[in-house]
Amino acid sequence: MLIFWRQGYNATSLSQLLETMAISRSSFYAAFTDKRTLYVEALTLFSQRTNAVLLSVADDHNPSQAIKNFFEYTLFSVPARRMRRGCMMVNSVLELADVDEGLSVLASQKLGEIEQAFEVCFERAIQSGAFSSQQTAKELAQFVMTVNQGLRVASRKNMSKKELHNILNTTVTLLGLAA
Amino acid sequence: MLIFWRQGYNATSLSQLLETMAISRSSFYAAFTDKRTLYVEALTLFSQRTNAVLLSVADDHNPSQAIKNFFEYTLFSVPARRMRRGCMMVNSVLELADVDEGLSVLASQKLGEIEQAFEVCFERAIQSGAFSSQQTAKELAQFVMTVNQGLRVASRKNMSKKELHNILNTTVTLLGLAA
DNA sequence: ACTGTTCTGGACTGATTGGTACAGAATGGG
DNA sequence: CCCATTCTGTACCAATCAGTCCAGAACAGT
Repeated sequence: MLIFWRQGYNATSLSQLLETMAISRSSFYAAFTDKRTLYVEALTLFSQRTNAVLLSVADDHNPSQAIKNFFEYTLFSVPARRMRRGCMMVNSVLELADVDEGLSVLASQKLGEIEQAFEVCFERAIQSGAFSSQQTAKELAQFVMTVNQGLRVASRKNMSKKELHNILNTTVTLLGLAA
Repeated sequence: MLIFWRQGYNATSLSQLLETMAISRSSFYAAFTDKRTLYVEALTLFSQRTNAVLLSVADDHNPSQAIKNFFEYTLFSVPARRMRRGCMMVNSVLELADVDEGLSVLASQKLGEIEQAFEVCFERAIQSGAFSSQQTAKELAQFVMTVNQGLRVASRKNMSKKELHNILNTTVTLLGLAA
């Protein structure tokens, strides 16, 4: 998963996979069927881990803290090396959109799960009266998702963690979420 | 440029380039040196065209209109086919970050030029008193740039133009830029 | 310890990769 | 019209790609 995450699908050769897995060719095909199949597995694992973080964070009825915590756990409190890998689903969507539609829509769907979680988060905050906005929960979720995707792009450039944090703060402030 | 833009660097083979250019191998190498060199040229062309739009739009002292127009010209008033290609610089950064550092930082730098233009735009609006914010011009520019990158990711999924526009409207509203 | 099964290393495949070499065609100046 | 230069189509190159195959090693149950 790590090597696919870093280099993407096409730039990762089978030889590299075998070397880092420390197994031989036949074992690879016996265990994982295919390079593409393994990629799907890796992407799914990545998605599951992200969803786990999301779940642990969405309990907070305060959407400000939930969103902040999501980025804290998946972006800021993470080693710089990992931060610079960005998000494997975002990476996949961009690399494979016109190359392998199946993989691309799979990644899109998994990103959709995150957006869904954001939406639920806003919905509950609005219904409980803890937060109000002229935008709907769905619109707010789409907006936060866009910022999320933008931050994942930014983290693959050489932007510092401090600047990224600053952008998140700006976002939270503009949303009127500042706790 | 189009084929690199759509498929990225690694997924585009020389054969595809030759076919779409309708020239033969030797002519290709005589004219463009290299696959990689051609990619740099294509990326530069893309950047120049984007900067041209940016220049034509930044004259507007109203940052709301300038930003809206930038997205209007580069995202919304454009054929769906092109919209779904996203931004070649964003695509390059994500695909090549851990594969070809040279190309990746080149793309990052060119994205930086856009951010710079946004910053100038906010600076002038703040100094002229047309706009005020608790954020600095640089912070605002970084934020808009993040939304920009996020929208380019969103446009490579199957998100409709209408939804993208909605996200931009949310952004403009939250920025307090609604003219 | 023997045997039937599972697993694995490494040789091999055909296809495709980016890039080179060279002969012959097109071109332009005198 | 001729010759020197430039250009281009094609054959070719080594390297690498993803994927297959099979003999022998490791392993299990009895």
